[in-house]
Amino acid sequence: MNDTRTKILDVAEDLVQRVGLNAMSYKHISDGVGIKKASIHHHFPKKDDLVDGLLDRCSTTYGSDYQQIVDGNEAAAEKLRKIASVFASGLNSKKLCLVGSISTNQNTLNDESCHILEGTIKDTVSIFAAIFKQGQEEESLTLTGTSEENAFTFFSLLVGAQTIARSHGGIQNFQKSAEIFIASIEK
Amino acid sequence: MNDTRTKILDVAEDLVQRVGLNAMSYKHISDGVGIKKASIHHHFPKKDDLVDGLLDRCSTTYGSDYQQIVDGNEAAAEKLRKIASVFASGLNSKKLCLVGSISTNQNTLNDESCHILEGTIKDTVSIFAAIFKQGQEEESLTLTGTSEENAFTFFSLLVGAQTIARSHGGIQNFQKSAEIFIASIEK
DNA sequence: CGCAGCCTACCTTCTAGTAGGGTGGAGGCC
DNA sequence: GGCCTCCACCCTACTAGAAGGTAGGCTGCG
Repeated sequence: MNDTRTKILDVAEDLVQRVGLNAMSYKHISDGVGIKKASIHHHFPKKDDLVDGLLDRCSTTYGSDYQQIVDGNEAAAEKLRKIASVFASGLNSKKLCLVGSISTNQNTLNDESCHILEGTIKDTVSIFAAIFKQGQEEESLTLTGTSEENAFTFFSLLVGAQTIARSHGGIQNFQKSAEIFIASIEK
Repeated sequence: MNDTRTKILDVAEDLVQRVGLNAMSYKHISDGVGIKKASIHHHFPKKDDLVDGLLDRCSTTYGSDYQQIVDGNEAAAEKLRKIASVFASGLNSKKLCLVGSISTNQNTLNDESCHILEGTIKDTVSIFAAIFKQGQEEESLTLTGTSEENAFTFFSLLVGAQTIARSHGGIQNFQKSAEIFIASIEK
């Protein structure tokens, strides 16, 4: 049964999103899950293993969430708004995007985790890029730069706005700034 | 003499920008400054005091740096590019904006620090907003939304792009994304 | 039987923070 | 000037607690 493993990842993910990677401890996780600290180590021997597990799962889960939006048949701008609303919902409980939160501590990661983080970001940007490409093809978006560059910009904006909005203006400011970007490229 | 105090803040700021608030310890600072840990506590009794000091200084220092750019007589877009290059230079040494880095750990801050962080962000957004206002008045920028909202968006983008670029594409990607935003509103 | 999964009990290292002592310069007082 | 007091500054030495991680034992299921 992967039940416990999943629950550990759930609690850990929540903690990372709220307080950040280095403020999350095995003790906190064990309290949240309801099993002892040593048992967490049974599933994830080192903290690095846990970080890797978090990033791996995030790639899969969010990747498919995003892909589902991409595969829909709305206009490109509408899809971007849907992506933004995924980030907005996290902000409701003062949570940041997992990748964004971990990225802040990038310099404290080991090489392997760093590499996985890099891959997760690359994948995310690629998925977002498909939306911008669609926008170009259906001529609903006016882009300066490539679709990849715009995807990077959009992702960055979402991560940054989430971070800043938590201290300034909350979800309203977040949504405004996403809308400003989308509106500026919408024909 | 404020010399030691200043040096402590310098080292602490560098550490926060590189590894984040919770990975920075008094031991690290004392190593960097060259005095003992207890002496750091003499200047900043609690870590919260240090965080407050960091944010206060950041408000003053960067505030006047930004204000100087605002007070120049270039076109609005050119000023935005100058602001972006300030953020880009930090990225050269893999450092994040202090406010952005601390914001990630907002939930671990005490009330006073939280309040100061909020003020620093508000000030920064206000300063940036003056540039967007100038752009509207001289009719060099086409904005959707208010100048304040655009300033928030711009700041968020810089913070986010710095975070993500560190793991994906580095300074080139950072600069591209700043340029994409600026170009999209430039007439 | 073997092993996954969980436990208690422990270790080491690092953390913020405190107690208290030495030193040296600034400023008041004769 | 000479003296004395005060305090900013830095030190050594310490504490308590939290961190990640390990050793080894119990239990129950395939």
